[in-house]
Amino acid sequence: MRRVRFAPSPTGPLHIGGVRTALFNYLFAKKVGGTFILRVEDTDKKREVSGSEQYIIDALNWCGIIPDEGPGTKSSFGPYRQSERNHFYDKEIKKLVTSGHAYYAFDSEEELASCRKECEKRGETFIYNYSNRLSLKNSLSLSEEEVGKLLEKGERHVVRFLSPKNKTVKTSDMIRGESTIDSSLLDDKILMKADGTPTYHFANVVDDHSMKITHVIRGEEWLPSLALHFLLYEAFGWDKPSFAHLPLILNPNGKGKLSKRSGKQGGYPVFPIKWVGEAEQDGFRDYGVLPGGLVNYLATLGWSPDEGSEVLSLTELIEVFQLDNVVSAGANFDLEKLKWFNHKHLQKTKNDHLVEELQRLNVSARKTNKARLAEAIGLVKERANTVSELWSLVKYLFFKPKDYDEKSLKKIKKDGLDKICSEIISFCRNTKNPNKLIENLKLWGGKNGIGAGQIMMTTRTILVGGLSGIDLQKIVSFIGLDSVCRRAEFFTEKHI
RNA sequence: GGCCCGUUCGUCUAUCGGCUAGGACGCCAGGUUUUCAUCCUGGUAAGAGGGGUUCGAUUCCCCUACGGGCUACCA
Repeated sequence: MRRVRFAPSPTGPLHIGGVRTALFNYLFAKKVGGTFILRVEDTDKKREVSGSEQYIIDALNWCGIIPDEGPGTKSSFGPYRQSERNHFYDKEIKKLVTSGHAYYAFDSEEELASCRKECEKRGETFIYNYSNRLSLKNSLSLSEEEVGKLLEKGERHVVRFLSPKNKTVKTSDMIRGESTIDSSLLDDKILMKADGTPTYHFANVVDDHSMKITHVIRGEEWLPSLALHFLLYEAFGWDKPSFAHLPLILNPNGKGKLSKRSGKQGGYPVFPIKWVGEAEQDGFRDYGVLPGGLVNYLATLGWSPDEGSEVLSLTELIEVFQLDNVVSAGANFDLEKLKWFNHKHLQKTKNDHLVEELQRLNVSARKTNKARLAEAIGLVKERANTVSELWSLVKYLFFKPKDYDEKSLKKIKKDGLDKICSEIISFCRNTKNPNKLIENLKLWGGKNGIGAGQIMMTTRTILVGGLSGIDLQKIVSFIGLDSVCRRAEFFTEKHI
């Protein structure tokens, strides 16, 4: 049985790169009825931002990427927060020290910083490994007695991995294939920090093993440490899971990882939902994007279906997703394509649901009647890419135009304008059937030498405020004759 | 700087040695709509450069260039 995990760090809102990693894990697991696990990697309490864990859960929930196991679920694999798993790490690190794969190091951070500085001066990079570990302060360079004393004294220390020298590490990745790395290039990574908490590398391997993770699907940024992780599994004598390193989502210009900053410049969010923290951040939901649209778009970043349409629901994605089809190059984020996907998903979304979302997003929309709004949305939705756009598309069906588009005013002829207005008003006052207004207006125009085009453009400008929008008769039928009349009167006051 | 990964239309991608290099977004044009949009049809546009290997390379190998990632007692 496949078991995969998404393991974010609660250091702030989850960004869409993380969402995509979660998504690919989820799709890969669900395709064969496997288990998708959420594990919170909160080993660095200094960097933790409160509210992050809840945000991650809420964001995944909104996307429909629901973990089978995670914080809160009871199972023999838990707990699912690394900060609650210290007993595992304590136990496992002892094994590694005993077997000689890890050792105690007493160098202070200041000492190491100065080593780094010195190396930098010489144009070198400081690497804590075979080349210098015997000249540093650790259980390899010190006598057993000294080490014992220091440990007893409670001297601050870390536990480092003993990276082998001149060993060719063969790594393998489901997306990138095989690769070899010379272990001499590796450093003796810290496994346990001085505060007794594990680093990512150690906690990750221990947890993946104890949670029986079969496939590690994570971002490409972990590729450089894959060799270390392989070595760790080997040091423990554990079977390795399969690894897949996903390409990154890049800024639209391809320069760098997709960032909050570029989002700001391009006017789009990089988070799924709103982050209510110190610095509030809007999410794609606030931008008017539907979860189906976002998820669908994210899925096509680095992956494409074998055949058929690429417009797919989450359930359809599960069916056709194949991890081996994932590409290895980074993908530039493209707002336009996301909007297109969202447009497609918006068409399939029920009007009632769109009403809920629109009223959530737009204050004015909250003032409208739900049933009427749903009906109006049904009339305009095919024109919308986002939920937020829906309001400007539907607005004139509820409120008369405040002002009129200049270009449109210029385009409609002044000749006979007053006549058209008064005809509309009189028609509204003398008849009860709104469904005939446009037809009658055209007939009247024919008799009075006013072209149909002129009638339509003028009426549209009066009702909508410009030369755009849905079918005129539909507008009239929706807003009713009283409303038409008032709008014609208002227009007359302002422009005649 | 060192190490790792990558490089097909502007963008996302297909091609697993035979190519007139396919699709999607965008863009452009036409049609539908007496508006605008949707929708439909068509068009535009690509294999970073240089060496090999091969009868034949976008596809395999090497070099260069460019881009990205990592280089913390962060993840």
